[in-house]
Amino acid sequence: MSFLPVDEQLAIIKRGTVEIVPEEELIKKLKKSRKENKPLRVKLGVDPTRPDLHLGHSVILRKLRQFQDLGHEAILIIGGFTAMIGDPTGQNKTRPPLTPEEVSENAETYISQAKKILDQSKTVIVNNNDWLGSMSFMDIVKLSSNLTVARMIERDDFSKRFENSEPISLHEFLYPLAQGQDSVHLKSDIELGGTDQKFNLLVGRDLQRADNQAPQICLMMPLLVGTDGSKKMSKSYDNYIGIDEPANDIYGKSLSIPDDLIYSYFELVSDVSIEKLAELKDQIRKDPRNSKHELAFTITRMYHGEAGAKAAREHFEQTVINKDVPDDAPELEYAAGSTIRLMDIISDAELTQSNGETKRLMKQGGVSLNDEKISDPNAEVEFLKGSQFDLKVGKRKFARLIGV
RNA sequence: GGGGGGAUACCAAAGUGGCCAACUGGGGCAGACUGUAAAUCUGUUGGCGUAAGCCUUCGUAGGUUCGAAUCCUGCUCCCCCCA
Repeated sequence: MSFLPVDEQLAIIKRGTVEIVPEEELIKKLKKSRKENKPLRVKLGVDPTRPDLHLGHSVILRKLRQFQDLGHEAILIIGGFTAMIGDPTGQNKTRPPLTPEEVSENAETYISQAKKILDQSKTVIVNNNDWLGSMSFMDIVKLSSNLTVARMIERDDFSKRFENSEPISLHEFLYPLAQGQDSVHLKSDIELGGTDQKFNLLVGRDLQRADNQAPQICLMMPLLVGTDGSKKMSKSYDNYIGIDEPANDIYGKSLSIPDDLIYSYFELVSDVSIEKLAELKDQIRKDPRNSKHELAFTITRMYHGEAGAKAAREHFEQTVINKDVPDDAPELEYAAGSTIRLMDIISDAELTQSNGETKRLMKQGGVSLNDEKISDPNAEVEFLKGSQFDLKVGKRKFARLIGV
């Protein structure tokens, strides 16, 4: 395996990057690696707290993938031990620690989803419980002596909590140490993280130095803004696009991002080439509509393939733009000659959660049968042999009723 | 160790004996509009019922009362101040 020239590697590495600390050292490491034909060890630690991955997670995983494609060694650390501490980063309160069972369960789903992005054959997956779990109290005391309290409470999240007289548990101070110890143990050359991870990543450098290792390079990626256009993408804000979601949802949700986010999505979560990226700036400004459709298509294709993306695009055009019932709507059969209340049909098909909700929707004009709004909760449907009704409930729920 | 405050629907937060299924904001959902599942405007937001109405819900278990989210008692949890 031969490595690309350093400047070409650097261009790929720097795509979307917020900060590389320090960049000159990275260049040196890349040069050395190329000269000696020895891959760099690139580390990414993940907390298996929330196992469902979304595009926000994909930003950093994709960066790791890029390192893999450049021929470097990707090490994915499952924070089995650290998850039991709980990362205090950005938290305004102590996180509830997970049990070992929850951790291993989450880790499994995490890995299976992460493999959609990473090169499976080349990814080294380790669990930091394997080395952190066996450290002695004395080991931890020694490790702790590398950092001062002053340094810890410089951190924004801690100082805020401290000023507001909110509790900071002592064990939370140990989190960055644990993460840094991972770097020492793995002798990592580079560690990836979000901008909010800067402190934790820098501690890795300190600990490596204390262990007489060459300190790692810290590479920070931005936090992806969610579909609401303001907060970072997160499950708890419900502004996320899950990589495991159905193609139709990925496509539709991608289209719902504000226009000024289109570029950064292309840059951070899509696989378009760097050359294409340069053209896109102009294209987005001139034609945001089609650019966003292209974005939605690209993202959907990455997780559902070309055919899946095409189907999702058609589905979107049919249901949202033309407001038609899609071809793949579930079909419900009713005996010819029977007359059934529409509300019961909707409830039985579980298109709503309660009769109250159905009634509400009907009154608000959210229910239509063959393009005709039905607002009477007592409306009935009469089935004859071969009769067919296209039922639309709200914006996104459909069914085809057929008399047999 | 001492003193004080609190727990209300998805979240935040009013309500302090009947007019409370519970103000208001956020979120969600729907309609209009739109290139869009964005923005904006409007409506809506416990369950059953065509409806009248009934049932369940205000940390938890009891009690007072014709009647309680509101008063009393025990319990659980959270927070603040002082030491």
